[in-house]
Amino acid sequence: MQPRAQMRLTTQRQIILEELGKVTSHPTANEVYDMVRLRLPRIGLGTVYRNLELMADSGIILKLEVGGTQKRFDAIVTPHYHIRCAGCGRVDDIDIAVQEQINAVAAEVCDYQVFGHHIEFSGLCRGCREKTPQIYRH
Amino acid sequence: MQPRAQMRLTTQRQIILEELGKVTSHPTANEVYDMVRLRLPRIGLGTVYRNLELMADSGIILKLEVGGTQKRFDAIVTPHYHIRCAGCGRVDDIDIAVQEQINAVAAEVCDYQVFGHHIEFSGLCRGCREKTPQIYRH
DNA sequence: ATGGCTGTTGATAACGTCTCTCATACTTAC
DNA sequence: GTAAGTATGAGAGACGTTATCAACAGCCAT
Repeated sequence: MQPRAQMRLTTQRQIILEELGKVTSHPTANEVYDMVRLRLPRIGLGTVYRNLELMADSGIILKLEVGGTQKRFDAIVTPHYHIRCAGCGRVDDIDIAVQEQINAVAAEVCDYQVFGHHIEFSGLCRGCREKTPQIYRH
Repeated sequence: MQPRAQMRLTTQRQIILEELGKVTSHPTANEVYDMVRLRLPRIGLGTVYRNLELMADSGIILKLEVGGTQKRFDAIVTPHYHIRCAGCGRVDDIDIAVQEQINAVAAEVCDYQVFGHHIEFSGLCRGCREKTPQIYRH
């Protein structure tokens, strides 16, 4: 995977980027697909996956590999933490200070070249709390 | 999902638990399946998944929903953090102090009932560093 | 010990997410 | 305009996981 000779800004890419930028949620690829399809009804799911992956690789967007079965994407690339609802799976930003220094601490206790870290909180969002009591898997 | 009337300690469950306890890695369901199959060749993959899930629900083991495509399991249930190799996907423990207090900090900045948090570092393990330079996806 | 109840298993099908393949279409450089 | 390179949409396929279901095993009351 060489640094891409040229990456064209196609209509599809532009609209995917625009739609992702519009929302503050952290949509899954399928949710992006649904949003984009309203403006580009003939776009293929593969195109959405392909381009989200490409943009994440080149740093234009952020790919969130949080728990749960699906990857999520974020137009905001500055480091920040997240919380995931154990009930419905939605992901929200947590606006607390990023602790850069713990990378160095971690590097001391393991034989890894440490790139970075991510904190994922888990909890129950308002919507899920208001539902009738249910069992939520942690 | 009622509190289980009774959960039998079957041979299968016992062996899954034993094998998981033997390793310090954080095996995927498939890896557990492979380990268990050496002693119980006729066990089904579904049984392994079913019981890992059940044991995780009842708190006997820990289910790690880290990045990557697969869930991983851990016989050690006391809270601790992890690092995942961006090259090969292996997961190791990071033995640094667990920061209980940040749950409260997080709870202040969002509308969630916060249960807990997990820190996942990412980096490159020794084995992957020693290989010839390659592109590693973050 | 027998029969019935219930939890459990193994085999397999089904599922959701994601990736690959490939013929066609579009861009760009010449 | 033509050739080379890049991107697309459609569909097939891979992968990890979950659901279904008939057969089985453990426990209890009789």
